Amino acid sequence: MKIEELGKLIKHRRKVLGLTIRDLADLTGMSRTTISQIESGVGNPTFQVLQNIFEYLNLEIKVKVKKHK
Amino acid sequence: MKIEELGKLIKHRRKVLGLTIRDLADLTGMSRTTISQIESGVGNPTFQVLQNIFEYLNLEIKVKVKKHK
DNA sequence: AAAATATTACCAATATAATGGTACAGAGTT
DNA sequence: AACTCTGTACCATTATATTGGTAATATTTT
Repeated sequence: MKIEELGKLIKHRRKVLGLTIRDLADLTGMSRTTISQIESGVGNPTFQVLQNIFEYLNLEIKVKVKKHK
Repeated sequence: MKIEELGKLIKHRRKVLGLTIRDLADLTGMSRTTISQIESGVGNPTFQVLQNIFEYLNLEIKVKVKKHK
């Protein structure tokens, strides 16, 4: 999963929940800039930042071993 | 998934593949310190760093909507 | 159309992740 | 015992993520 996909996923999930970037920024206590950059595929967020966002978007990170094809 | 679990997972996966921290550092081009801190649950790695490590450990990140319980 | 709202662009300042070196501790080897 | 390999501790430096402000640009609403 590339950072661009991750951004799109977050953006989509945020809209599904009817939240604005400002709403999410207020909920998470992070800046609008950071969230906006992540959604745009710019930026390189830290794990904690992602965890923080995911908590309020009801998302979770999973790590899996790639299947050999 | 918390950062501590992620660290343990990476460490376990690295050992399964028979790699030392130095090996993984050489493969990824990152410093031993960074990798060691991630595995120890210290530190807060960026997405790109995780992506880089995962590539050589044959791991992948997945994001899922949490099931409501 | 205008007006209100939402998002991005831009930028300087701050916080902190990442680096690369050395030193230290532990385990295994000879 | 010393020696080798591995991983962690420590530290200063560099790189960059994050912040918070304003301005500019969509986008929606009336």
